[in-house]
Amino acid sequence: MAVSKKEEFTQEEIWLADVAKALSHPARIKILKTLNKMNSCMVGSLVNKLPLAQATVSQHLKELKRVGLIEGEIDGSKICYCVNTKSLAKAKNALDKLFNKIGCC
Amino acid sequence: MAVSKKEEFTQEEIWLADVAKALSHPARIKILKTLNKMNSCMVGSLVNKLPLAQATVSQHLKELKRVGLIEGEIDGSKICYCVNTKSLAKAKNALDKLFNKIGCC
DNA sequence: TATATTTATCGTATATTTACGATGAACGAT
DNA sequence: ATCGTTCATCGTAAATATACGATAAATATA
Repeated sequence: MAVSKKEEFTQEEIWLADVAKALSHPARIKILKTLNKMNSCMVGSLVNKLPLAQATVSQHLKELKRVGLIEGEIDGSKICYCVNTKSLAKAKNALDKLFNKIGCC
Repeated sequence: MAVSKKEEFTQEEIWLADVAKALSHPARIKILKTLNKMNSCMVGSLVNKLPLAQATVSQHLKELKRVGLIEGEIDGSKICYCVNTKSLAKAKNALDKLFNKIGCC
């Protein structure tokens, strides 16, 4: 890619695409689902549930954090991740709006 | 990436991630919005509305077609693209389901 | 038939993503 | 203080994505 053209779109389009990108890997979908289901939200527990190395899981968590879909809270030597309900709602609304807008042929 | 680990997840997770991937570029978001708004759905018209070369737009259309979000119908020497309402609804429902499932911290 | 129009595909350059081992930093326990 | 645990980050390799010019294929038009 010679140069990115992403600046040429609206902020809304860029942001929505960015959220979609955060959701665009099955590991990250599974992380979101797992975070909600588990009692523990430690990274180690997530690693146990995923077919990926710890470093890779950490990288996926970073991507989800980047767009604000999750947050990590330090708890001693561990870190407890959880879904950011507010960001999640914002993303859901924006996607709903998009889907409603492009409804029909 | 030494080797892809995507097979290690559920079909639902893989499919949902794939749909998200199709939405993960502002050009593709804009294409979906534009397709719905325009009288014409020709590729040429889309190219005029986007800051991208024809070849690039064609590539983005291919990605949207890959996951079934749009369809192209041949009309003489032109091709008319439109949103696939059914796929769109399926994607919307799956995303809603995901967002509801992962609701809270 | 020759020419223009329309769109997909090829070839290619560069950027980004994905994955992992190794290492480092911060904390808790001994 | 030393050692184990927990997690992020670095370095790196390979795969994918993005972008474009050039070209091909198919149709429309002169």
